[in-house]
Amino acid sequence: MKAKRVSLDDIAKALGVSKATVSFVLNGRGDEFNISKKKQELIHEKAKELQYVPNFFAKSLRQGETKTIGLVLADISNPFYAEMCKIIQETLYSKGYNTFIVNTNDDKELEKTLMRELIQRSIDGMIISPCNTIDALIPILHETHIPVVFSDRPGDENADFVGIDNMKEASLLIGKFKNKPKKILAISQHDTSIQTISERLQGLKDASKKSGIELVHINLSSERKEALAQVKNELSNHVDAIIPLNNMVALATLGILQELKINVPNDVKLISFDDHEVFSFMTPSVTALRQPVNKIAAISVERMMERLKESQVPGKHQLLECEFMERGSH
Amino acid sequence: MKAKRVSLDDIAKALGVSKATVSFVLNGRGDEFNISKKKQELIHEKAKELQYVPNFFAKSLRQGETKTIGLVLADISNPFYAEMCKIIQETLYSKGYNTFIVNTNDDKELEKTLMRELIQRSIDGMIISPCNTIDALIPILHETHIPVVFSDRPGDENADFVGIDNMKEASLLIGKFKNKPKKILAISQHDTSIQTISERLQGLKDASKKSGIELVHINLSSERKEALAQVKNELSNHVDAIIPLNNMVALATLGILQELKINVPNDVKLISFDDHEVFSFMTPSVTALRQPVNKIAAISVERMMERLKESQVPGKHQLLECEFMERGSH
DNA sequence: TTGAAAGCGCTAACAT
DNA sequence: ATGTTAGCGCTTTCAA
Repeated sequence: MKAKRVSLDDIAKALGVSKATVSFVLNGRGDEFNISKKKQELIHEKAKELQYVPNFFAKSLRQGETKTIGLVLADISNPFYAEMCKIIQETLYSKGYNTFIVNTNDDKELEKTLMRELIQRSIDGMIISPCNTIDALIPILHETHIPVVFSDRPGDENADFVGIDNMKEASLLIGKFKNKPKKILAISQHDTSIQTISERLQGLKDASKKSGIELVHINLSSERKEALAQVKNELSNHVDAIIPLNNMVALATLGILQELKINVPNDVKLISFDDHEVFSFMTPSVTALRQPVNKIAAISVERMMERLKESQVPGKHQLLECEFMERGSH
Repeated sequence: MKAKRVSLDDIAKALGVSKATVSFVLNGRGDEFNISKKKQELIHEKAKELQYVPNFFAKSLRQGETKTIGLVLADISNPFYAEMCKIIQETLYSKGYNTFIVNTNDDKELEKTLMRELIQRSIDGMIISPCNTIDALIPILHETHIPVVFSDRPGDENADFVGIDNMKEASLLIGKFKNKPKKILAISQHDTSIQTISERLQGLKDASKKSGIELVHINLSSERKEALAQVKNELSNHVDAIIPLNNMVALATLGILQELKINVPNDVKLISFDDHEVFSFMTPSVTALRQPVNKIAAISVERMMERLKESQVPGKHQLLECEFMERGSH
């Protein structure tokens, strides 16, 4: 059934030399060990002829490192994470590391299981956007001692974190409307206990209080009809500005507004927390606060590299600035 | 630096039993080997106490299978692939397999390298959306003998393929405009040699010829200004319908049309080959041909499972039907 | 009912 | 300049 793979030993035997010699040569250390040019050539040829593919596991088992970083994402179909994923993978690759990506769908149980599996695979480190409160993860992280970097969503207080200051950014957002709104509707969807979302909401609350703006919050039903009713109801109550708490909610909200024949920005203003590649193509184009996804990804990898060298450095929280994408909806 | 991980042997020694016993018990085969209940309990306790995590590599090395499928994608930031990726990972997981995802960015060289790395990791099989013509991949696939399923983009004639009939779907698309167009502009971007794109184009050519419609094709410049000029130039030449050859091109095209102040569908009609989650939220909503991504993903996994059982079954090409998403732009 | 030992493929210390 | 060998952590056959 399974054609046995060619091993180092096969090459060694075919050539009448030892495994060690072959190993040295194929790892480019032939000269270092003074192996004759002729023999080196012979070995390379034979390896090609037999279509030798080194067994990565055997090597890892022996060397105790896998040159693999686990990447735990909450939702790969969200373009924000997709982009982050892409950049992280590229950056890690350029540093000689592979990335093992898993998608948790914001499911805590699945997250636990998948993390355990990553650890079983002896990954050298883990970059993670945790689902939710990280309480459940702590025991797992304690089972292992590999470096962990939290990305986009914070984790343990004294672990590395790379992301944005959601509270601050949210409170600044309120001042971005061209005309000061009287009543703002903040919209979330799904799990409000996700830390980033609750921080954003808190930021809005604080800032609106200070500036005397009324703030209401709804958590959008996943039932289309109900969601329509929710929004309609709020808008009939003098809401003049909307802040969806992430890009996916913004899209859902825009769809609802369209169905309700409510015009943005005439009837209501809107600024999305989180940008989306399509916002600039929409009518009107959607004003948004853009998270520096490239930087978040790059710095996450950077932190990981430092950790891999020196596991004892204290955790650092790196908070990056967002960029305000001034478009036509506010 | 690296705190050594607890191994089977550590448990065995701590308890004064043999590795074998511990292995049996922890793999749930304690009863099968008539190991006393008491000892089994003791072993489980000790394992927990020492926070034992089995070494997946050692196990794989020994057993010769990894329960891991490699997934090679052309662009994970394209929502089509992101969705496919998500479903494939979920489905494989439910069948006891992990997924190792890599992203090639449609870069042939990178694709080769990444595929080699997957093979080194002794993956049990590979699901792949190849970059381009697969000629370059054939030698690599011949180096190994693991099952390969081509997904979305076809590969070797006699290998498994799950996707759509791009030529047929494209030719049907021409008949979908509400009013028969006189001159259609097909738009691509980046690499036209991607097989799906060239098949779509061919389908359009065939069908337009038959129905006496003029067809022109441009490959959009990645230079914004140039792209604007390209589209403007074509539209001034009596084009009354546009078919972007995939969803990302559709978005780019819509952005250009907006900047040129050309109204869809009044000035020009548009149908996108490939749907996008945001098309229904746009003004006007964008009519599109939707690929059955869920089915493609599910059937790809199904094929892989069959192959893993019986590697000798002949390759099957499974062509699925697209769904026409009737919206407001055509 | 349990233990000893071989071996998966590789690397590196130690011989020669 | 190259070969021998131990051992990474695990499973499994054979022995006791």
